[in-house]
Amino acid sequence: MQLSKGAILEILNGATPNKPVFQIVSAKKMESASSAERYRILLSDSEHLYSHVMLTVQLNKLMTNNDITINSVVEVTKYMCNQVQGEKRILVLSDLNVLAKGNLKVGGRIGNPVQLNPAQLSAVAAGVPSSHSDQAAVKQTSTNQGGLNNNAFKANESRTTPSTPSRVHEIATLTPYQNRWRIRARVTMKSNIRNWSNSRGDGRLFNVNLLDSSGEIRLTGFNSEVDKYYSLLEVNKVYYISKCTLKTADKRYSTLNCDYEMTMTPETIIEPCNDDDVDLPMMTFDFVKISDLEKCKNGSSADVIGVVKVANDVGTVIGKQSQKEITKRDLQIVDQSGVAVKLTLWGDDAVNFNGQGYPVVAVKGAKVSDFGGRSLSVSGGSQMLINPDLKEAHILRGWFENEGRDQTFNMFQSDGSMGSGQSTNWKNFLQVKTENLGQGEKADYFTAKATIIFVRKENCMYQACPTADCNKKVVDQGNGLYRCEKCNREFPNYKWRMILSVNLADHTDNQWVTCFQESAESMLGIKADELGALRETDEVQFEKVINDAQFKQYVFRLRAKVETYNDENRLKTVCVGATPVDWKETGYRLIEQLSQMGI
DNA sequence: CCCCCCCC
Repeated sequence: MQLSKGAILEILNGATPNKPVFQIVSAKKMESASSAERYRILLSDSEHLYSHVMLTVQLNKLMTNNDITINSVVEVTKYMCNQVQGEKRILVLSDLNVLAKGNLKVGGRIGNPVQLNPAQLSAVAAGVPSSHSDQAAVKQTSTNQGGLNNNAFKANESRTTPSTPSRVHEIATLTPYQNRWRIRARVTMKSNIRNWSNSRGDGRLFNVNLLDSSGEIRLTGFNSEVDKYYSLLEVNKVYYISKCTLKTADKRYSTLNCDYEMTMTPETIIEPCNDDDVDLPMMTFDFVKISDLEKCKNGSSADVIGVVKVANDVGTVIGKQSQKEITKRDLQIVDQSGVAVKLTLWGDDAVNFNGQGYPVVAVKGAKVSDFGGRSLSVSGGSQMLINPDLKEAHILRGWFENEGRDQTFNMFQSDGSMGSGQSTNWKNFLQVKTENLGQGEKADYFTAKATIIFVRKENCMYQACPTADCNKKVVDQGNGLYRCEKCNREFPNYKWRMILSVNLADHTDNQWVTCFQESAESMLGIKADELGALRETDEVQFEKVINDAQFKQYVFRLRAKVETYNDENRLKTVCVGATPVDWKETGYRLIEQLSQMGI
């Protein structure tokens, strides 16, 4: 009996030969956490043996009835090749005819097949499965799909729940005009629960991304559906889903390649699919080495995996537009490329993160920013996996335990917040001008070692509202009370606030810089309240403090932004921090600069 | 029905 010699390699490389004939050299029941049994096959086409072969559960009866035995010859009428997690290609057999029962003894195995060498596989587009259905079978089973449906598995759907369509639809075929459908899909992203509040009302919501072999779609649940389905839906698991409403996706917010998106309703049915999950594509990653992040554009997304070398504590920042307090946590992740990068987590991701034991984090769709060279953020649309069961994660773990743990890394991002003490984005004042810092939409931050050459003592402090977080200037009512217009209150006291104008110089140029409270206090070496009292009581001492600050050097963290004032553009530079010069680190930086000049 | 995705 002839097998379809060479057909395994053809199929793995994307071809779809019709009704190939194979020999089942062996079969074994897989140990699986899920309840369903699955059979794994060692398949031969007389030239090659291939072991990443499965039967769909619908064909299990062929095994349990002994219709297939060792060395049976079969004609496969439906099959699909899935590329999962990088290189591995799984061939799933979903329908076949047994041509000959196996013979364990004489001439059992046909030909002299050898293990297929993975190097013979061509690079098939990741995550795009090739499928094949026997044409006759498609005709028998196609219904209202207009012949577009080429999914090898659609006809095999048998386990149904009452009142739902028995067939499984493909995500790509869903439209708002047809609501009798049911999909089977894998969750590839699950957001946190988010609260919203606007003029139309308020509530809670979450979204998941759903993937099948035809495409991907976003599904959103509100309020009662959050309670009903948030914990049921888990990343990487497969569900049967029906009775959601569809609407046109707003492309401004959608990164998925889908025209529609779905919303849960009280009628929505979501059921876990515990079996048959290998014939759906897995979450696919296209990991970018950390050192290659510099090739990624600001604002783009990238899949990244790394070991968490440093996990900072949770902190809060005030959103620039929203003015709301936001929780964040900065991590520093490293990989074999020898480069470290900052990864910022927000909200619940930040609060719940446990950095003990140098976990591996994989982020699908991390947002890339050019801050400090490059930095990363896990935001909406990103999915973070901690210690995922991925080949890349295990390799990283091994590397880290053996050598990475003690290695030193080049930093993409280090402004002191990572405890490294060194800063990036060093500029001298000439570079600030020639490189047009602060000319863009957003302010530019840079670090400069400079000398204070003049401190303007006039108007360097004012009497401010004593309320915490209100720094509004108060009006002296002359009756011992001070009025804050912002708080609409009068107080018997005030606090001193500083706005200090200083002229900074390095060997290239000078720059006027505004220093507020904390940075002014640190470069004058005195608290604002003390200085305010001095100004009232001891003019000479006050001037001495100002004069003593001159001709001292600091490392300044500066924010530059061009502002228009009286139709004139000027670079407004604000000091956001002044720290003493670390001379050892300065020396290393100079050596680095010399070596870049080839000296 | 959200659509913010942040900070240095």
